[in-house]
Amino acid sequence: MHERDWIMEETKKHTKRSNYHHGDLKTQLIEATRVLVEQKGPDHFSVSEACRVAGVSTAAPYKHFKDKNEMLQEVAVAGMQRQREQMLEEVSVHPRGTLPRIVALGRVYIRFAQKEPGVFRLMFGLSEDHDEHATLSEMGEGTYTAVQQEVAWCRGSEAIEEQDTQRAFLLWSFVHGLSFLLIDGKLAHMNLDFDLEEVLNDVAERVIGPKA
Amino acid sequence: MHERDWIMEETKKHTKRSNYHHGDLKTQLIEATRVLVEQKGPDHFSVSEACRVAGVSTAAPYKHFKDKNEMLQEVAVAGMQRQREQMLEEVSVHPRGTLPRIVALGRVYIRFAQKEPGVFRLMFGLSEDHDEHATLSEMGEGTYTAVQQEVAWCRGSEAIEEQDTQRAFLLWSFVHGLSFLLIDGKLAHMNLDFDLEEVLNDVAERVIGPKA
DNA sequence: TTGTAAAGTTAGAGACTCTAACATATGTTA
DNA sequence: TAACATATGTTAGAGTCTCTAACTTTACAA
Repeated sequence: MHERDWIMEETKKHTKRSNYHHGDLKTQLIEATRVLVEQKGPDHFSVSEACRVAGVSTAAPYKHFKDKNEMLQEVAVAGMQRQREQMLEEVSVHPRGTLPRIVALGRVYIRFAQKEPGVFRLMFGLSEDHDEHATLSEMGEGTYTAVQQEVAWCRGSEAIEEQDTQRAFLLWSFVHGLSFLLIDGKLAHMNLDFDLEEVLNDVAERVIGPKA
Repeated sequence: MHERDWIMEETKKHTKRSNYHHGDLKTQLIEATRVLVEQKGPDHFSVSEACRVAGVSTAAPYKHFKDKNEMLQEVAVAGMQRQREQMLEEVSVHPRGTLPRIVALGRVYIRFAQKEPGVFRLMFGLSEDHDEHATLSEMGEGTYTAVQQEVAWCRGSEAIEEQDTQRAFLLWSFVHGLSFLLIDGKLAHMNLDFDLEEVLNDVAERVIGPKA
């Protein structure tokens, strides 16, 4: 609510536009979309509301985006980039080939889900479109490759082997599942209170450990 | 498509109704909802279309359901029951306290997701409503308790302890994540081809094994 | 037999996505 | 510098959807 008001304010600045042309509409629509997706969730996001926030008519977005879905995709892609940057940053403080790096990857994944559940759903939920979807997949694959590399390093190997792929896959499934369980509130009523850091360490040890 | 035609046929039987009253509408609407949710996905399910399938006016469902969401909830609850039954069945062929039982639980979870992704999303996705949502949560908690019990038995204990809860939680996160990665097509373009049974065994050993 | 409640129907309000046709600014080119 | 082309707005409206109100038909009980 506050954030929306803020958006409205920011918009007003440009809205004094006797301009007719907005000047910066595409950017502002993407930002409004991001905010609304967080506020209402991807399912209840409406283009109309984004227009209201940005102070333009409901037809305006279609000069910049093919359809609603394309607006959401842009937000998703931006989210992927943010998440990736956070991973690189958080991983970099630990030496290569150590568990803390693996743990850091998982922590960022889950933290992102909790901080921006709406965008996270956009990034990792079912994607309608198979067009822009390509970009998203590629970014995902990039991240996945990075995880595999980390796992290989933990083995003391530079090259990624089958077992690394397998283990990275286990790790991914786990943090992915945990993220959704958390943001979908499936753990809310369980008396499960756990320390995320502990769990991540536990999982990393179990998965990276022997027995492949 | 075929299934829809089938529904239409079935409906016709009752539709010769010079009855005015349908006789069996609620049941048929739920079934139509289930089928459509599978066909189009929960997001693209529309009450209107269910009405077309059932051969009634678009206002008819509101005599039986509070709103669209309630229709979906009923399908979700029925899904939970089916999944639970399958678990009980598949687990029962193995002796208590053995890994194959754990594996069976995971297998059913994932198989259900793959066979009925639409209903699965309804069951385990974000639920809007906090009313009927109660039933769904309770059923979920019931299943989770069952998993904890299985884990405890693997330790040779009847009573569920903290470590069992923790391990069950790891198992759940994993199969949950894997299910969504699969049905959301996130693994499609990876050259990851894995044997599910193998992976489940691997995970079960790693999680049930020592180091807690 | 008759009255009431359950379960249909039609009509329509209000919201949404997206398109078509039109309007206005911007900026390039003769 | 005029004028055209293009980009980016607007208004209007078609077609879809959810859900409600008011009416109708049927079933069942008194």
